[in-house]
Amino acid sequence: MSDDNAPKSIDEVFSRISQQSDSFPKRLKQCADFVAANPDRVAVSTVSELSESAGVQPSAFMRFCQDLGFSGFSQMQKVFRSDYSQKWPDYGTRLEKLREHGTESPSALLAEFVEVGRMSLENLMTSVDPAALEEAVKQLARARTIHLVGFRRAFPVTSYLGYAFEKLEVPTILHSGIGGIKLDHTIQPDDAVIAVTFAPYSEQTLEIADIAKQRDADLVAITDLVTSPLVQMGAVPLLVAELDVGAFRALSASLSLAISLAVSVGAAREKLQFEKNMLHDN
Amino acid sequence: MSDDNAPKSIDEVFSRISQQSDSFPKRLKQCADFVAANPDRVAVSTVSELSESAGVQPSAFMRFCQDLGFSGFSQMQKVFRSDYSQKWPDYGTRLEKLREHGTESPSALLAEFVEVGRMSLENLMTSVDPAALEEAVKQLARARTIHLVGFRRAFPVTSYLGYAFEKLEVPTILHSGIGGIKLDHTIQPDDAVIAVTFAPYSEQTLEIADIAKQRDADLVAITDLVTSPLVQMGAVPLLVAELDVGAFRALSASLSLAISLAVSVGAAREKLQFEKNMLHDN
DNA sequence: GCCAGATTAGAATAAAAATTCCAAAATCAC
DNA sequence: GTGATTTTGGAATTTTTATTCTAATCTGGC
Repeated sequence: MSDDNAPKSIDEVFSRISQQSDSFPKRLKQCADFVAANPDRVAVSTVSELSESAGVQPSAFMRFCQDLGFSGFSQMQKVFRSDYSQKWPDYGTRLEKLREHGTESPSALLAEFVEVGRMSLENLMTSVDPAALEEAVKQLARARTIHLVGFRRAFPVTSYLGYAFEKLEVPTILHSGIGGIKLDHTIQPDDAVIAVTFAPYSEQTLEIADIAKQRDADLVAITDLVTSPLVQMGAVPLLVAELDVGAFRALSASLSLAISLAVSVGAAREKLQFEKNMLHDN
Repeated sequence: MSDDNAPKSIDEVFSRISQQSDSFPKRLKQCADFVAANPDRVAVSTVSELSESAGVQPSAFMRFCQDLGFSGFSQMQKVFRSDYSQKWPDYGTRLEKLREHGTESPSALLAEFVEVGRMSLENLMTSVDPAALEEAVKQLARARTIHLVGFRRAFPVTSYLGYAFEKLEVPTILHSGIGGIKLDHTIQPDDAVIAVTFAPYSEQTLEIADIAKQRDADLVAITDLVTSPLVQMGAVPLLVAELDVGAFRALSASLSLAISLAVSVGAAREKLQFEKNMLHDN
């Protein structure tokens, strides 16, 4: 019954999955995806637990195991279990180990950035003022159009915001500076601007922020310090203290703040829309 | 039968063991010692496997579990298993939590994203294979030009890479799709492509990755699962298991991986350049 | 829209594991 | 050394889990 060409390690399982997964029918593909996404759970769960989590019947999971070359689930689980104990010395020790080896290897550098990212995220909860965040959401929710301004290091933040707002169907203009075309003049009194910049502050961003203020548009700032020019202009300040590794600043905290902001604004706008509709109906 | 004063965590189990182990008879002490020495095996083994390794009868192991306050082995194993998988709680409970706390206050949402980001980062250390990372750095270091491909949700990652590589003075082309202009034809055999895409995978990204392979360019993939089409194409896989909050995927881990990759490549290229110069001088 | 083949769901069955039980052995007090 | 008490080993039982089987459903070609 049991093929002797059954995978012998988790890596083999994975490569087999990536080879075959295209030719799998729907349910088996579900199994493949679930196992690929949750390899650790295979070691400590039963067929029915896994199949339920994967949204399939136990028998489907069974076929999945067999299609991979195992005699059944038990054989597959054995492979996952033997790898399991190697994983046990967890993240903490792993990180330490990498630190010892110095900044030589890319993995050590990765560990460094991971650690810094975690610290930045931790900081974020204290550096962002909840009241300011709520005010920002309020302003952005009522804006006709939201303008996103941020260049160079800040551009990933604005482009992520652009993606999120598009998905949320919030009218948004991403000021990308492509082709040297300035979009400044598209800013109107009912609009709001999210300006993202960190020290040393981008001239271009400050200029556009200034124009926004002149036109009586709302201004929300994602920036690093209270001394930021954006704050002085009277922007609603969302402060992110991001840490550096070498010459590079991590962006984890800024991105997390950005996505939270976007989702909150999306929810707030929906609520606003709903209330407006109710008003009309009555 | 089951005491409700059963240990709830592995730590509790250990403290109970150290309290009681003196008063245990010989065989039960053997069990205690074995569990203390091999906590990782408890989660993935059966009673008979453990009892055999500990040099006792299954029934003795059974009594050991009960003397610790558990109803039996199964209950004890559950504690050991959940303690492990708690490190990566499943989406289901996460999402539920979010719904409970609601999108009530933006701060609550922010807290959620921070938490998810921290987890993703933690997991990044185990999901990225150090060998693959090194291989990726090697390929990118020797590339004449590095192409960055990633759209929509992945675009912040590629734009961040673009920024970093520019700062590091690494020749880079960011395939942005602006103006509908395709940059595919700029990919040449000595080049390398960093393709970033997560399920559901972007057609456009896969197309360009495919072209890269056809032209014999190196291909590095930042993606989420081994089942990713990029992996099947033979790309060097850097796997990031990012968690979703609602419909949105955090990007903390991907960004951290990206910046680590960029800095490592920058360093490797400098070293390569230096070695070339030395060769010329001599 | 109908048929052939593939795929699936769910019940039925087989296997394996946990748990209990009890007689045999060991330990201890006297 | 003897009897009472604790501890142990191993088989018997119960429960859980893996696995198989079959009827029903779906899918793709014509």
